[in-house]
Amino acid sequence: MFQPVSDSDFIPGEHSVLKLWKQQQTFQRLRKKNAGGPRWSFLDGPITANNPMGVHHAWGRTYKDTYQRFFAMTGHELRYQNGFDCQGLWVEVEVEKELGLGTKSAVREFGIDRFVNECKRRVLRFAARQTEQSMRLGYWMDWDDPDQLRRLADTLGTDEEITITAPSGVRATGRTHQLVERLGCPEWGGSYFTFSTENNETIWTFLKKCFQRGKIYQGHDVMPWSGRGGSAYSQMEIAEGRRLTTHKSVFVRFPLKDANGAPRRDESGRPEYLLIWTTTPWTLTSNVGAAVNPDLEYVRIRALRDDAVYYFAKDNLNFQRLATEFREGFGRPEWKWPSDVPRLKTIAQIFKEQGGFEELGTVPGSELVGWRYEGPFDDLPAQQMPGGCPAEETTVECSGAAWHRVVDGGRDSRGNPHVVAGEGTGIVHMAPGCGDIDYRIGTALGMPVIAPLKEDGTYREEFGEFSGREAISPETADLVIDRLREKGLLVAVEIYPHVYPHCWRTGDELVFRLVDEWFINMDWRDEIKEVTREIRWLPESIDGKDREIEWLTNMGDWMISKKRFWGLALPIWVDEQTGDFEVIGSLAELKERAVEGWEDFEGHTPHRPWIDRVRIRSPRTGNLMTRIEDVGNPWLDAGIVPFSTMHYNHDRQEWQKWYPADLVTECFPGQFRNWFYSMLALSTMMRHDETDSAREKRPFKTLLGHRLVQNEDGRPMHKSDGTAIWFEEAAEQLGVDTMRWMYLAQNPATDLRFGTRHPDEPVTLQTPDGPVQETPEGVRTARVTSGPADDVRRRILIPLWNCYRFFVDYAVADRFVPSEALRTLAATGGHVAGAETVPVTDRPEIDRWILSRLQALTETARREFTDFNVAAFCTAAEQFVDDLSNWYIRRSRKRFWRSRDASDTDKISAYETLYEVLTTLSRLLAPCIPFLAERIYRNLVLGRGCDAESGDQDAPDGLPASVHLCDYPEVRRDRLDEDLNRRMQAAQRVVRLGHQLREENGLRVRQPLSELQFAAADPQQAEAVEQLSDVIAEELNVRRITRQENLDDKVGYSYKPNLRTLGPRYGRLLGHLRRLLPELGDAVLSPLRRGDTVTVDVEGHPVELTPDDVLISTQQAADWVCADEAGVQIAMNTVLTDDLIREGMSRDFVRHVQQLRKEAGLDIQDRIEISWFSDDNHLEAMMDQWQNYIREQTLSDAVKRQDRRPEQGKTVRAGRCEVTIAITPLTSS
RNA sequence: GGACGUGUAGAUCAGCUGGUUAGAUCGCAGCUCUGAUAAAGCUGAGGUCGGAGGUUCGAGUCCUCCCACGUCCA
Repeated sequence: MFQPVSDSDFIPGEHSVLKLWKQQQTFQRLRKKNAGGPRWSFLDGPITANNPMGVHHAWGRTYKDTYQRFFAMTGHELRYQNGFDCQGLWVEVEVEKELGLGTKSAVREFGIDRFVNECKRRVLRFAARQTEQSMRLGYWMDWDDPDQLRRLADTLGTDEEITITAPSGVRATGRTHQLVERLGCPEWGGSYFTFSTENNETIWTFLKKCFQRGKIYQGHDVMPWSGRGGSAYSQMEIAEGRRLTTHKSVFVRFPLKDANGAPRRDESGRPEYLLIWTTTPWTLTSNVGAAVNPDLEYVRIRALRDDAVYYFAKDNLNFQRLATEFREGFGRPEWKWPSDVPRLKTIAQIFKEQGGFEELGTVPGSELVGWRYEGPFDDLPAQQMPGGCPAEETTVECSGAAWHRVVDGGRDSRGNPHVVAGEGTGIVHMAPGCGDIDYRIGTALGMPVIAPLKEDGTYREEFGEFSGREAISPETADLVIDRLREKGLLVAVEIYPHVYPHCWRTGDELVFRLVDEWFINMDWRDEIKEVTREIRWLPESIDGKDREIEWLTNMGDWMISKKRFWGLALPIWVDEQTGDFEVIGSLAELKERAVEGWEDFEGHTPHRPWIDRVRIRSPRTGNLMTRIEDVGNPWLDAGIVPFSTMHYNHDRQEWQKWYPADLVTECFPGQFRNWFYSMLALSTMMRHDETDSAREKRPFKTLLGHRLVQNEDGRPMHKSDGTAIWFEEAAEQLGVDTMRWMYLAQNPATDLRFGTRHPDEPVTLQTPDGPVQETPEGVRTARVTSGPADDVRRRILIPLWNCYRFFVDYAVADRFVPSEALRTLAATGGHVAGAETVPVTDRPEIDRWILSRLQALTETARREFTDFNVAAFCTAAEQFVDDLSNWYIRRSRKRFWRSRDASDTDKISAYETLYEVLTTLSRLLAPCIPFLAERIYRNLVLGRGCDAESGDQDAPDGLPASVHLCDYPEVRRDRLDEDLNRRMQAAQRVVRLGHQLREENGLRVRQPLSELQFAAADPQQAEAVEQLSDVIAEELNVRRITRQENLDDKVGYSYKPNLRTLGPRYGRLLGHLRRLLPELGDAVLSPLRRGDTVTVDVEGHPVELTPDDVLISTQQAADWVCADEAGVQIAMNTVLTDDLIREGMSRDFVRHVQQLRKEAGLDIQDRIEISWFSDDNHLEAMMDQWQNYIREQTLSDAVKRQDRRPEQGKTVRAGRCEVTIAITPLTSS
């Protein structure tokens, strides 16, 4: 009944299984089978639908699939909803690249509506692509048809009406954008898309709740900004764009003023100046203050050239600026000092070159504080505006020009002063509108803020001749320098190299710019912490809960706005007159409130630009209110999914059935402040008015994190240098079952060293859809190698396959056909009457042992799966397969060989045992390696392969057509025999010890030995060894095994103190005890072996020794070799009689003949004739005695002695004798 | 700069509340075994346990300082 089994062909096998599943609708059948069962709620973290998947995405997806499959096999109803993350800057960046749009104004010219549609298109296309890749992984989800997603992408933005069939089978017709916004809705099924109206609207619900609690506010901040990109940048984005560059830095003097506003002069009537230094001359236009460190000493010098007096930090006078960098560069190999930049001068040098100077004395910095000065550009309108520029309603009424004074720079949060001596002059020019620290200090000290730049990075109109100029342009710096020179304020200009942030997209220098952003006040963080504590964070070793709590403790308010185009439309409407704002909680509310633009918006998704047209009226002032242009932070999109995807807003009962999720699993680095955080924050707020219980607020019960996928050297894989492995490259070269096992067996707390991509070695991939030489994105497919993958195949997949193949080979040859009852048992695991021909209790011990081990494995599987620790199950499964292959089958092999027609119970017992083990194993492993498990199951239980023809037929006898439609194995307590497991372990231990002894004493295993004696302190151990003595005797090739009370006549004993027990009692006598005990030896200490106590004298102190206090080991006596482990001692007799030697020779002889048979390519049942030649009469004697044995073992009809050395013969050694052997196959006519 | 973590064989990692000769796996060398197996078994080489102090009869383990690396925060 079984299909013959050939080579494993893992990868083509996977392709067949995929086709089979599709054809048989296996997944749909599974869902139907489990409908109405207990629920298991999994929540998928959305994958960014912006690029194809790499192998790093497959780790988490393997967990997701594996746990879902386990819970499906245990009868649970699941949601199976995959998620795509759709909105945000990352998509915009790629679309801008595709369209060649470099700036925000270019996007506006292109049309925001067209641009947004392009973003949606890109998302749909990559969602289709990732869907296909996920299916190849064997990931069972409620997938949308990828071709249909692509069709939606193609027709988006047209007015064409199209019809789609949703995964649920529902058909829908409409214009594409109206269909797209409903993807993933409950009637349709399929993946959720965060750009769906449901998702966006549920975020509105959240923001409304925040607003009602007064947590939404508009704030300002000075942020790194890219003029061309038109966007503020996060710290992470800045870190990526750091580069070594040069700027024209300037030394400038600020004239000091006296109390009356007149130029301040010293006692000799000389004008006095602050000496200032900056690398960003454009910011001088916006100077408001000058900061000093009150604890520093400041020097006064007189320049001889113009008799002017300067103040700056004393330490800076002769400070060698950037001396280290000049020698060693800027911290990276590629950041060397630029060759065209001269070494920097000291300030003293600069003044010397300009005619010399003299030192007049010093003053403490504290004395400078409060002095007033004249700014370099006080003539600009911006400097004249009361309260700063642009006009804002602030408490400050003073203008920049009027404010100029020296301030205390203060200290940062850890107590270090902001102003230090060194690089500059110890007096820092402060422009609160141009720097983040300046802003913080400035606002704290009540400075007006002068913010010079518009969104595009050019000066505003209040900046006179600078208006419209780009801040980062070198011409701007030159203009500033020219004007300073004309005003007599310029002291020196130099080229200054330093590492400066650049835009990671455009490469432009970043500037700091004052921006309006929208924030959520996170002062309710303690509520989130409470929720966090109610969640189980795995793996425990990484202390995820503590990390999350730490982040929650330190995080600032949440900036939720971004000045971009594609994303959540923040539902904030602002009163154009008063600046009041309001948050709208739903589209229905908006419709009700709309006074303008609803008609334009209706029928579109709530995205820019359409939503921007809708205006409402302020109930308080009656003024029109307009939506802010900002889009939302994409982590809002992902954080709302515990609500939006479970129909919180539309079917609260349904939502309650699935909330909270039982499991969430993602790659954890970074997510503590991203997805995990956003889910926790959003859920806490969403639930705050519904429950007081932190437990009821939690969005998920358990979080399983895992680390990163790296290359084989432990380095990150990069797309840019060709080391990132595309999913299909790995899938079609390593095999998906292999990859899955790699992921599942890996400790989630450590990085996975996956493999190596060789970008220079192109390969053609054999995919299910035919050969492929490049990815759909046009990347040439390259060879991937992986030691870990080879390891997985070697460790489990190949041994498993070989066990399976061994069984089928013999079962086919032997015409073993499992009864229907036995097959039912194999598929269901339940008790089926009459299933077994040989009752398990009547089977040999080794059969009962492997069945018992199988129960232990099942127990482990169920325990570890429900504990989300699949790696522990993988380890146990590998151990089991090893036991199966290298102990059970190896030990039982001969039982399968016995003559064809004999129907002895022992053989049937072996077949039935191995059959049950393999079929159960296929069900146990099905969640992990779904393809291989399916192939084994289908053949063993249904007698079907997985190719197309087999797929046509439904399963016979009502048995499940797929292993994935079976129930997960239950532990059969009646077969679990812990005692037997331990006994076999003891036997295995004795065998190992025996092998060790043979190795150590040069006694090859083929040489039989006369006797092995053993003794064990524990009678149970001794019994175990005794019961399995047949097995042991055969494994170790000894004729007789005898149990002894002790081995005193064969072995000597040595004694050592047990420091663990004696240490606490005798402390410093220990050193003496260690020397004394071996010396005392058996003569004094032998009572300990009988369990008695011995008292000895150590340095005059009586020391009482119990058996626990002493460790006893064995030493060997003549003619016997001994070893011991874990309380069992064995001794093997090494005396070789002629009889034993001859037997050993016969074994050697057989072995050599077998090798010749193998080399000749003979089949197992082919018969032969043996010719041999030897001039050694020992050999002749052996041949006389053992001829029958040799003939039997080697299937020889004749064994002929030759007088001369046969021509074709092979000369080998049998024992000490030389013999030449030749074999001739006999034709079986 | 702070917090946390890591540092043990060529590689990857165990090593629990301090205890005897510091282990496992892979790799390497040798031997053994083998008619399902691409295996398996045994033995061996390979370690100043990041460094320096300290506590203790005894430190890979506990304490202090230092060094290197990583992550997060500033």
